[in-house]
Formats: sequence, structure tokens, C-alpha cells
Amino acid sequence: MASGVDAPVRQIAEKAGVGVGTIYRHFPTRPELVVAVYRHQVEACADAGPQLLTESATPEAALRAWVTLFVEFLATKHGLAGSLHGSSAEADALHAYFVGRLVPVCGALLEAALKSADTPALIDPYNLLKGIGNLCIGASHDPKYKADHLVQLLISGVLSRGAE
Amino acid sequence: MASGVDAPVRQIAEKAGVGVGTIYRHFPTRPELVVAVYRHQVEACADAGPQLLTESATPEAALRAWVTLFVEFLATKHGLAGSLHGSSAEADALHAYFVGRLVPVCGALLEAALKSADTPALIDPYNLLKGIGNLCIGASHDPKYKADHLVQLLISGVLSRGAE
DNA sequence: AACAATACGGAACGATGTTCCGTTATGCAA
DNA sequence: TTGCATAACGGAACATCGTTCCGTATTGTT
Repeated sequence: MASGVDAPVRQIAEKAGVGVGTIYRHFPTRPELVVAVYRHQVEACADAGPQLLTESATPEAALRAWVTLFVEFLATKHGLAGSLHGSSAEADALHAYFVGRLVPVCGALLEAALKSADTPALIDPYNLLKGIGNLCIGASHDPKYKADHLVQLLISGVLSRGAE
Repeated sequence: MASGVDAPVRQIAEKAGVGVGTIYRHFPTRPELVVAVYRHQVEACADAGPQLLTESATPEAALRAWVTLFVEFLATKHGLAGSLHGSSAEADALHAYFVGRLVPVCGALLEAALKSADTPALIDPYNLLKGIGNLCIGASHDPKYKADHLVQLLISGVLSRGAE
């Protein structure tokens, strides 16, 4: 694999026609590079939230549609979902950006859907978003694994009336 | 981090008081090493399935209890969940072992719970197990992230009557 | 006891992340 | 325009890790 979030630095530098030093000067850490590459698409995804809320038939439909958008975004960028956990202290930059930008959007959609369904909040937006991201890990490597399906089931669980 | 599924081979060898060559001779691939280390606990988890089914009040309770067991197992082994996706061809050994041993157990519990709830099967055991495993990734690094909670919500979604 | 077969240990190799410094380009002042 | 100071660049150099390989030690057999 050549162009992915985990491509060798030398390869990225070569494709960009610069030296590895230049890469590190502009993007000291890999998450910063990834953020720069996907910033536009993340912004687009974030902007779609409020719009879906006004255009959809129900808040639940809006939430499900937005989540589908998010899943598709993660699915097309192989390995992106996997690099989203902030285990190493430096990887937190990527994590923080995604969380800071998308959690509020997800939160608004979730709140609207819960209110519409008259259902108590069983989970916060942060956990939901991170859970969705995790469910998408490795989806592109395993044809039998249906991440989008699992995500929709998770939404069903979130919107269900507890564990009755 | 010293003792994890991704500890350097030299470190493992040193702690074991042997050379790296010996490690590779006994376990040519890392998944084989991991399988060897955790085989007992995986077996115990697998054996707990049928037992929970007979001892629990309801099949749903059995499924939820078993899933909790599985989540706790993954949570105590930092990084284990993350090394479970078979992206590289050789990592498939680990994946195959877990799947081969636990999917049937999960399947029996799931089928019983679905039958008891008179609910159609919205998902197969393989996807459910893999989804649960994915939800547990990175759980030990983030106190705010409640993997077990998300897993229970996913179960709720699976046992709910579709996306009504 | 001598020999064959096996297991062992760690040096050696390749790939990758990261740093560092000599060189080149840029912009500003005289 | 020319000279110089500042910044940016490129890639060599270093550290780490996975993996392989071979000389040596151990074990078992006759």
C-alpha cells in the first residue's frame, strides 16, 4: 500500500518531491499530517450535520444519515479509523481534532433524536462517536465484516428504551 | 510498556532468558505467540458460554453476561483487541483462532436470545463478535471511553425489533 | 566415548521513524 | 544590484524493531 495514513515517510516525501526533513518541519507528527490531508472532508462532514437535521423527515433519520456519512468517510480512507485512538501522547492531536469538530455535531443530532423518541440518554456523544469509529476499524480488509450494519444496530440500541 | 502483545521481540526474549532466535523457532509469527499465551483464557471464555446458558435466568441475560466476560478479557490484555484484525496475511492465524473458537459459542448464545425474544436475526455471530472486539480497542487508554457500555447498547440494538 | 541431530544465542540485515547539519533559496537593506 | 542574514530544504546519519542465518552448545543414540 502506498498512499495511506501509514505510508512510509520516505515514500510520502518522494511522492511530494521533497525531502523527509521538509515533511517533518511542516508536520512534526503524523497526526498533524493526517489532519492537514483530511481537514476539508472532516469539515464537510461536520457541516452536513445541521443541514441533515433540517432536511430529514425525523431526527432519527438525520442521525442515521449523518452516521452513514461518517462511516463512509472512514471506510474510504483505509486505516484512518485505526489511527484515531490516542494511545501515544502525540497521536492525541488527531484524536482531539476529530473529537472537537465532530462531537458537537453528533451531540446535536443525538439529542434531537432522543428528544423526538422521548428516550433517556443512555450514552454521551463522545462515546458514541468513538464507538462508531472503532466499529469501522478494519472494515476494508474484511468483506464479511459489515461495519455500517453494526453501526446502525448500535444506533438502534442507543435509541431503544434502555435494556428492558 | 513492557509486557503487551506488541512488546519488542528482544524484550520478550530477554524476559524469558532466551535468544530471539529461540522465540522465532517456537513461534514463527507473533499471532502464534499471542495464541499460545492466551489460549487458556480463550478456552475458559469459550467454555463459559454453554454454562451461562443453562445457569442464567434468560438467554438474553446469558448473552449479556458472556459478552461482559469477553469484554473484560480483552480489557485486561492491553492491545489484544487491536491486534485482532487480520490485515496482514500472517495475522490471520490469531484472528482465525479467536473466530474459530468463540464464534460458535457466541452464535449459540445469540440464537437462544433471539429465539427467546422472538426477534429476527439482524446480524450473524461473526459480525457481532468482531464488532464487540472492535468496540474494546483502546478502552484502556481512555477513561472516558466506556466500551462495556457501548457493547451492551449494541446488544440492545441486536435484540431490538429492527429499526422501527 | 564418539557422533549425529537438534536447539540455542546473538550477530547481521533490511525497513522505518526521527534528528541534525551542511547547503540552497529567499527577502531585505544599502 | 549586490551583500548578507534568515529561513527552508534535502538527505545523510542514528536509533529501533522485525527477521534471518550460522557458528556453537546440548542432547540423545549407538
